[in-house]
Amino acid sequence: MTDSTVGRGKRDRLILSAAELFHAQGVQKTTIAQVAERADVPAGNVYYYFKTFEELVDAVIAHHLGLVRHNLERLSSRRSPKARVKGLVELWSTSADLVAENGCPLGSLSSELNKLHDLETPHEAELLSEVLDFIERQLRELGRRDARALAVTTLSRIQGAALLANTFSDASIMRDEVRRIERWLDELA
Amino acid sequence: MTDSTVGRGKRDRLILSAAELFHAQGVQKTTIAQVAERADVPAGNVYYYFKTFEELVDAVIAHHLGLVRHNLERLSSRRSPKARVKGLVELWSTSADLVAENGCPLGSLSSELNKLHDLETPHEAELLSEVLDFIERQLRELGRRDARALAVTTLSRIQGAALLANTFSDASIMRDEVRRIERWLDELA
DNA sequence: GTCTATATAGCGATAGAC
DNA sequence: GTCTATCGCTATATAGAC
Repeated sequence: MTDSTVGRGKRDRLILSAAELFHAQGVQKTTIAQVAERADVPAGNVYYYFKTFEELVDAVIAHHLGLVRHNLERLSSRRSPKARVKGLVELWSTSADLVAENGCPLGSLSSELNKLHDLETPHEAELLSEVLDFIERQLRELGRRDARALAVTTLSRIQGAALLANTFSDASIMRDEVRRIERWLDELA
Repeated sequence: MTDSTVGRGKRDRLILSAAELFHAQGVQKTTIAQVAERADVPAGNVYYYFKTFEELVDAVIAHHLGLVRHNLERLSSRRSPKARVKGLVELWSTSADLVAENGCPLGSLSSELNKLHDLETPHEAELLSEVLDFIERQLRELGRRDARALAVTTLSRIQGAALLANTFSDASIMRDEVRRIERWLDELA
């Protein structure tokens, strides 16, 4: 059992362990046995909490969605729309080392799940959707008519930089791109 | 056997089939049997050409690297650096439908392989590295001192937009972002 | 060189004792 | 509610006939 999984219910420990393993080594490489071991739960017992492996994946997505919404709500207390977007993108620079090692938790999960099921609009799309809509709202509040386009560009830069930082194992790629986005925001009308 | 795999040596057919399957459903979901069937080669026979599955993956990476280099060389005949970068990014808008369906072939492959092995600088990193260096050279030729930073931003926008287009199954996200990059290039000093 | 048959191992999932 | 034992399947990889 890892430090991050002590003192919770078994179900929560399983979800947290799965989320960590999915981020570190991918969904497909992760087995029920690994999740159970990390959560200090007997292997067969996992099926009491999750009928199938897919149900566990869904629970991890819901877990991430909760984190995302919590972060966005915290940011909403900031005074200006610019400060809210800055606070958002800074989440990726403060976790740049982790991003360089394992990719963006949202982006790499979406990328992998996109290939797993053939759904038109999969459940995990909401993760990036929430973030994208948040950025759009802030830019619209700034009076930008092209808020959606600018939001797409901004999130693309974040997600693309995360991919490059991960591929080249170089956290400074992530940090530098965030800095450039913030400079661009400063100069925005 | 698919149309794209007729009239080649078996080894080449296997590599091409594997590349298509990796793009469509990911590396991990793809089995030797699937690759063999698509290439019209008996399943067990694959091991005559590739001792392990990993060796097949390496061959697919080398195949993509060949395609990338071929594309970049073709672009080099264009007169101006701006035209060369434009021609490059247009590769993603002309294949926007495929990108929306399966992601960027380079990006999604890198993303997945980043999680599979723990290598510091993996073989597949060269795919994005070649593209990044190409963009940087063009921007430097334009006299930009910040050519590397601008190249990272440009490739990030491409790769991030590909992820969003794939996640939301919306090819216009990819096409629109390419258009915005081209407009940005036009306004560049 | 080509192909079939199969060894071996690890997976998700289940049955049922406690 | 909790846990063990195990089923059934599918994967990579190999051995060896042709």
